[in-house]
Amino acid sequence: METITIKDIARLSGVGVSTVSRAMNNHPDINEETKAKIMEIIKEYNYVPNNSARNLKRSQSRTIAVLIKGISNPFFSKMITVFEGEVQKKKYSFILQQVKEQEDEIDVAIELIKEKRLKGIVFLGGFFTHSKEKLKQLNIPFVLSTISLTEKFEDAGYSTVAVDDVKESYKMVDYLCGIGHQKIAIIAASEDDESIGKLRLEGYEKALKKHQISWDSKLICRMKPDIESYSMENGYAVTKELLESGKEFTALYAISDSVAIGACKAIFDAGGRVPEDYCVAGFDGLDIAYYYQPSITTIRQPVEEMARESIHILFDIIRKKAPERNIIFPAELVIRQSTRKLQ
Amino acid sequence: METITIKDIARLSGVGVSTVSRAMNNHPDINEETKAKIMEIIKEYNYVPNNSARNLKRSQSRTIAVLIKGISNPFFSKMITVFEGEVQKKKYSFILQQVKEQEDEIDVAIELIKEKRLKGIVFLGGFFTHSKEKLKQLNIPFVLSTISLTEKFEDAGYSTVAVDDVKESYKMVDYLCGIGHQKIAIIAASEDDESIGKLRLEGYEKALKKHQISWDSKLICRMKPDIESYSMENGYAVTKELLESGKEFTALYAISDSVAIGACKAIFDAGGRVPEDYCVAGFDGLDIAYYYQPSITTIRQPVEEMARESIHILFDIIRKKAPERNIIFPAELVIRQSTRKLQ
DNA sequence: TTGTAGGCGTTATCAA
DNA sequence: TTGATAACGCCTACAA
Repeated sequence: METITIKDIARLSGVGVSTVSRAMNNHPDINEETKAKIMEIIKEYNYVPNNSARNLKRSQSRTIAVLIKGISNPFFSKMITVFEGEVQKKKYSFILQQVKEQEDEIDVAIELIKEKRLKGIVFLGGFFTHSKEKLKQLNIPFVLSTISLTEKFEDAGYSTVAVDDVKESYKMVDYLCGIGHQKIAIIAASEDDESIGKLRLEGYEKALKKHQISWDSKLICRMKPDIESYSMENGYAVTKELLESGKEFTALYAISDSVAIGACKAIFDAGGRVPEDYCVAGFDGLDIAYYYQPSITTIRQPVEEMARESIHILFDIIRKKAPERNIIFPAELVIRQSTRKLQ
Repeated sequence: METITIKDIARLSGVGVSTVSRAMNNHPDINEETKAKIMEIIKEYNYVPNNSARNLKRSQSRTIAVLIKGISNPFFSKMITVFEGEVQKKKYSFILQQVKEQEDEIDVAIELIKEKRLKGIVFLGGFFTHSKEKLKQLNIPFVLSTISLTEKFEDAGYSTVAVDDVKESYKMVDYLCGIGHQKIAIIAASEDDESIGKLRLEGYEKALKKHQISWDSKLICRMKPDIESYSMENGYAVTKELLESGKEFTALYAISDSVAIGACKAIFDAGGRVPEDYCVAGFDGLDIAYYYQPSITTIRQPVEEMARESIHILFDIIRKKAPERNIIFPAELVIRQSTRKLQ
């Protein structure tokens, strides 16, 4: 089956290619009858225009892309839906593009911009330690959403939407201390983490300091590098080891809800109870933290609002209504069954 | 900043465009020195070739796409990783393409095939009630993975990888009956479901029939159409209603693990215990079913193997090594804490 | 309202 | 080993 082109349709309809083009793209100055006839032929022959040719020719488009690193992270699920809806509301089309683990999101973005003539980009997830110069290559508006930035990047001339990981993490540990816990273990990211893992650990340290609890390196557990990071499995493995080490603790703070759930399972398997024997807390506010038994105390990030705001900022920049913005959303400490006051 | 093209690079390097093209695409007959020089210029000017132009010109490519309906379904997470790895092993490039809820996967596929000159496609998720004629428009090899098909589509000249939903569902309900349950409620899909929901319900009915348990329509609960289907939230709402109805039952079979978890939560909230007061079972074999407390009895689908096999079949077809195949994988009944023998 | 023709940025053929 | 040049399929002045 030969691939059919606009020329074929033109020939079959007995018109010129430009008329076919006009028919397809809803141009105003075209006779309704000829348009109808052409559309019929198109349908009959199942003609589908080639996007590469379109994109190549067009100098403009109305499309926004969201690039996600870690596309199956449940934290992003709801955000994706919001992005899609918000973009659609603006009558733009929406592309969701996965960035593979080993890929550089900026490189992917640059390619995509040229290929699809994008109007704007939202980056979701990942680390982001790119030079300003590299970011400049993206010469279209973009927003970093839910991406932790090393401090030096603050006010760097681009927009960001995030929570203050240090502060929110502090909030959680402060709460745990406040209800009497002194021996608080943390499941942090692996040593080489320069991202949220580091920031959340920093919040932990600050809170301990405030409560004058001395630092115990044996309570700082690191996710295992050979297991998927931030996974339930990792939380399970780390907690199992902690329990077997015999090190005493009354609360366990996992820097993500998934890890917290893995931790709970390890405790149950060892015959422990949550929160009676060990309190467990997470971070992120995933749905499952609510549905888990016991429900998990966590820091809930306002994901929907963050997604919505990301798109708003992006369109403000596109429409030159506003300059870059750096929005820090407040997150919420949600106290549930997995933690209790120490008697 | 003007967008820089291959012509600019040619001019800047003092060579012709074809030489630049050869340098970029690792063509054999090119002087190593000129190649090096060109590559340097490319780097210096951050030149990135336009994919649309490439795709337009190329008549071939080595790329495989996976089209997913419901990209944030946790059931697909592991499969995605496997797909990516397997495709890479074959030295092909891999594209993950989301299909939006209201989109037609075949239409998306047809566009993508033309745009990217795809070599093959895997369809993941969704319903699939397309006519043969429509499928014929995809004139490249493809595999339907984890897609439920209405029976009339069996042996229809295309490849599929799936489990036998009726049989596996039967297995679960047969097990529940076998350990003494007579009043087994089911949380099925909404009425209009023509997909796995229908098949799994069919398995339930068959098992009841075998055990000569009379059919009780009050125990057939349907997911709420106004809540995301197959979600924990939906399971929660349905179960809450069931409990409040006062209808007696000893076991609750949810046709997906997520729904089962929502169901458990509703039972807990009502002061019930699992499995002591109500046994709960799920379907799919998500990780969370193992990590949940109590761990959930489920039917585990061999997702990794299914993903791997999908790619193998696809490449066999591409390389003309084999004709279409329809593989039914066996799933496994995994008995865990959420179910118990009725005394 | 319609058709012709040029060009979007590449790759590939063919001479040189 | 290299460089012109003709496609690839579409859109869009511009002319009719």
